[in-house]
Amino acid sequence: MVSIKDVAALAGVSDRTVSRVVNGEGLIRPKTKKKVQKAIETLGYVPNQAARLMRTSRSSVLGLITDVVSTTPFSTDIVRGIQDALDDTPYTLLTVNTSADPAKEQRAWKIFREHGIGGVFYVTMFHRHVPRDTEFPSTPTVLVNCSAPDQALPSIVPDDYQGGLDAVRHLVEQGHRKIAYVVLNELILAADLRGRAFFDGLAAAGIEVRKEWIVPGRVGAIFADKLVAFENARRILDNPDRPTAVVCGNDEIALQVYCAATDLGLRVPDDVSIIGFDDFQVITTGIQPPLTTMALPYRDMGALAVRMLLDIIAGHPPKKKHVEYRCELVIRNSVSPPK
Amino acid sequence: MVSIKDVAALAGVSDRTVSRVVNGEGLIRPKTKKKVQKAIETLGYVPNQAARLMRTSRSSVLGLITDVVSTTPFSTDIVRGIQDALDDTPYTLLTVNTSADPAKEQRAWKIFREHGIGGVFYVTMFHRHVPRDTEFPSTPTVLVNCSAPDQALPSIVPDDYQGGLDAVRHLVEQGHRKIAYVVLNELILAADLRGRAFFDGLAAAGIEVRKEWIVPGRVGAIFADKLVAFENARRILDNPDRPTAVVCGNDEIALQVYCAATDLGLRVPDDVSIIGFDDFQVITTGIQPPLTTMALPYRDMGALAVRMLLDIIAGHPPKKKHVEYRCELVIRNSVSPPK
DNA sequence: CTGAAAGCGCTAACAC
DNA sequence: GTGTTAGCGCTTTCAG
Repeated sequence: MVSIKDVAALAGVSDRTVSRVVNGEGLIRPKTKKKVQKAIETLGYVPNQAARLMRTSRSSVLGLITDVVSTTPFSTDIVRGIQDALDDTPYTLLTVNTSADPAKEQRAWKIFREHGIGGVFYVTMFHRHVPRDTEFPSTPTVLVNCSAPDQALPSIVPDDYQGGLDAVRHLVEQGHRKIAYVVLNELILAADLRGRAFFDGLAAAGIEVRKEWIVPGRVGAIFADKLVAFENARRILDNPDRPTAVVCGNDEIALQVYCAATDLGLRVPDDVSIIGFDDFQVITTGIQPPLTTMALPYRDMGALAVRMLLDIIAGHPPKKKHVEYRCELVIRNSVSPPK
Repeated sequence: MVSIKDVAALAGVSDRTVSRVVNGEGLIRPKTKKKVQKAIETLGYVPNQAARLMRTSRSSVLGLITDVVSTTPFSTDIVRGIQDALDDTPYTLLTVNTSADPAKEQRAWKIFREHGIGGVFYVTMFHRHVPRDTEFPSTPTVLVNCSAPDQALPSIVPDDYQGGLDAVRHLVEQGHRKIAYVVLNELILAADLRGRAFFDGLAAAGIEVRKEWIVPGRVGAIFADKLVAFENARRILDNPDRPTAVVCGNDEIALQVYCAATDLGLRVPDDVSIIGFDDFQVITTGIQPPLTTMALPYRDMGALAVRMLLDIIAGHPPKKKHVEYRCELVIRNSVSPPK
């Protein structure tokens, strides 16, 4: 390994001076600087982060804890947002997947301590509350897509309620009054928020809720649940008195509702309008007609998480500890006025 | 930071002894060991990896370079395979995304050198050859989903040819002789391999190729290409003399072919059989009927990559430098004999 | 503006 | 079985 000393020897200066050049510290005569830079180049020197960390105990590495997010297709955009934002910084990511297993999560935190990590992004696949008994070490941490009890830790989540409300409003504005809802796994916080928005949205429009048109799209324990949207949607739609529009818990469910409609010979959006949630592109731009959906602001959430964490590390805790990020409607072709 | 010395002081032994206990080295009297372990516990000591690395220059961190794989939904299972296999080892992953940008790739390698990383997984989203001029440092490296010129580096790829062949065979066995092919972006190696298999598979069955039934599903530069499978598939299928089965370049394309079929009022699989490629679950188990597809062995490839890299680091270079991993057909309900 | 000395936490090498 | 000494590459502190 070529060290700062080798560079110093070649440049004919002391090692301290090389260190100054590398870190852009203090005032250095341009000539000296050039000499050093040349030596660095010819030797192919790169600083040793381990040594630097040992001396300064300021790490250039941040930790990324995910339950399953980075190995699951849905919320990868959060990670992408974090990664992209980190590109403009000197930080790198040490990533650990826990599969939502508390033991692995413990290990993750231990690994982070061993590496003297500067801060941690704690990202979950589903918008949810973190269990009360979860222990967070004192390392600067930002929660993404989840929040801590009493908001003890800074957190960034999507505004699922607003998103749900705007989705319903969009349908109402198009003239729909017969609206069904195929629900996300009800154990998920997002389902709760979007569900309340659905009821409130209908109420605000003076539309009565048809209970038989509210059906589950996914049932069972989280991470082990089953898609049942197809059968349930098919049952609702296979009836002369059927909804003219369906709100879907997410795009995956929307795909099944879409299949149920076409299976019955119904056309989207002429016979049924469908609106999704997430803007999971493989589905939304993959099916025909492309799906109108409520986009989750994952990339922006990731980018904000980076800004927040770096601020905290720099000693500037955010004024707003809990941020709810707005969801934007993406209008494509799966919604039209009812006939 | 609590160090080995603090532990030593509390346990009333020398720091070297603590080190031995921590690393399970040499013979130590059970009593001493217990004392040390207790001190470790009460102080909450964790070893400082930076210090360890400095001393031994053996890192507990491996690097993961991806083009877009970990921020894109398709090949995340490779990363999942790697992560899961790493769970049983003392290694952690430092991840860098390059967006297939050579400048970022350079930076990634520099970062890895700075951290004295032990080895690198170089993972690409599409099965492809790495450009001739790509520079790989001397760090132990395993390529996954891609291969180097002259196989200069160990690599693990899926056997797309075998997969393509088996897909066609499956259709032929079901009695199909009128088979169309909606092609993956032809710039991708996988498209080439699967395409050759398609031709060879038909030839082996004595079926003549209908050129007009071979159409692109994606066109344009990689990472900026456009899905055109829907229109193209629709054109082929909207004809009394139409194929009874369609081989799809991947599952995304299969989804579009499926939409094209239902758009024309055709039923899958009664009127058209569809076979996909990848086993991208959101699609394959999301649509109705669930999609028969050729699964890409991503998780296994990831797991094998871990074994290979650890072997190389341990000084046991693999006998087989280039591994082609078998693709397995996953039979669901989108294929049936032609009417 | 530049250099010298010290020490971060750990383990290799050697002693006892 | 256990302890001592030294040094990995860097930056902090202090001197010049």
